[in-house]
Amino acid sequence: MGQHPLTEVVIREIEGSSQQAQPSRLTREDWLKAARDVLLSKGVEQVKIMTLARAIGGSRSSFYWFFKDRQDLLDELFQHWLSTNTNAIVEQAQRPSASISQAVLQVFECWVDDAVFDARLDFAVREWARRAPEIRAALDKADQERVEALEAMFTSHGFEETEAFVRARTLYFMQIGYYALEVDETIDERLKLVPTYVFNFSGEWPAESDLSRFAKIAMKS
Amino acid sequence: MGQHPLTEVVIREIEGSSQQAQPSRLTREDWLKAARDVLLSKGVEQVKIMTLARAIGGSRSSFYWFFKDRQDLLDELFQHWLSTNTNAIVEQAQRPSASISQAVLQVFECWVDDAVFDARLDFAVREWARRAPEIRAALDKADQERVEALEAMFTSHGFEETEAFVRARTLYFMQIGYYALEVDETIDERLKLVPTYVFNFSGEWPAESDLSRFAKIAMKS
DNA sequence: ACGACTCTGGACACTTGTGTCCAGAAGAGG
DNA sequence: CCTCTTCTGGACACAAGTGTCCAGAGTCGT
Repeated sequence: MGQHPLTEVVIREIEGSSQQAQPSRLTREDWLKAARDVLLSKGVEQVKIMTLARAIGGSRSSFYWFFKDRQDLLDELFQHWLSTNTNAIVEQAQRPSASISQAVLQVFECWVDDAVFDARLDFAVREWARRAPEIRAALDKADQERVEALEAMFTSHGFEETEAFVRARTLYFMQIGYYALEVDETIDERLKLVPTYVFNFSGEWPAESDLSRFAKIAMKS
Repeated sequence: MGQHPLTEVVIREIEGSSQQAQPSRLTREDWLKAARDVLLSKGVEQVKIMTLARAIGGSRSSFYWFFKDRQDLLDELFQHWLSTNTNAIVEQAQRPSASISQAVLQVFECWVDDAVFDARLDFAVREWARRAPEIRAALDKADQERVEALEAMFTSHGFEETEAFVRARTLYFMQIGYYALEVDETIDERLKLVPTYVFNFSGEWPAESDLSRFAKIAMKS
């Protein structure tokens, strides 16, 4: 049951994603997209088949053609997060760096570039984890891996064990807190504070060249 | 409708809160307590009259005797948070201090003493705020007041404006992140890291006397 | 243009939750 | 012991959501 109409999906993507009026036939991807939107904006609890159907203008039975049940959809959303987000921070932390301030700036790239790391998705999954033990376990694992990678980053630049751990945590937890508060700042405001953040996290002021490279990446988003 | 049986409540509290078996008659306080429990552990969405009734072994109509409707209960939960949590951090930040490290340690007291600041409640309200604009507004106001108080704390110890703001934010956001991750540590583990945290946030190591006073407060919880 | 396969709409049965109504149980005061 | 007030249990009416079934509309290949 629930054959994957891959052909249809590809055709739709080639046609361009801007047109949405024609209510021809729904695809698995349509349902997933709608579900992702709701997950980000309202949380898992609000991912309801009836609501999604209303949103994309289809009927519920269409949903049951593509998915076994609601849990099936939720599983797919979870897999999406797993394959997208888990490794981004770890990879940024492991990139080679000439100085600790440069290394910290490289990690900062995750926070400003949604293509590298989708913080809103990460936060939605965090909320989800509160009521789903499987999610909880996967998230805990991801959190631990991320902090360990950051810790290794500080250690490799000569920081002592405890200090590296505390700095790694501060850097990571602070960022999670930033998203938890849903702070509303412009890119300009954020950029102005970046040097001071880098100084506080790394103990040294970032080089001009590193800063301007970072600003360029922040701007493109 | 919904007279407040204050007399009953007082009698119950005198009788001691340990006994729970006798399913005599419910009080407004019983419903509130059950609702608070669920709010902390499962989030607002799970605060359902039916579920609460099952939990405390009463019938739903009892609920409607004490409360107008579900919103009425939710309003009361919100008021509870408003009157409990909002001022704790601000007050700790404004306490007189001989040094910045001592000041930071005083703020840390909020994080270890649930009687001063209930972080789990704060976090539950944060989640609630995502779908309720009134809550959102009140929470934003609270967040801003807290960061401003911490900023003033750093400024009063000689930190320059931007630096004070960044340090205030780091201190506060890091703690929110800590709760968002629901880190599971023993008091001992946390105490071991405290000096390093203080050093990272304030730039100076805390005095032995301040540390031992802090440890005493942390232990009693 | 004719199957065959893919998908949709609508009906049905079920569950969980909200809120109302009211007869009557349980206590407190006289 | 009787009465008045406070509170409970159960019935009813809804609404929203989940999942199933199936006739039949659309579309594709030949």
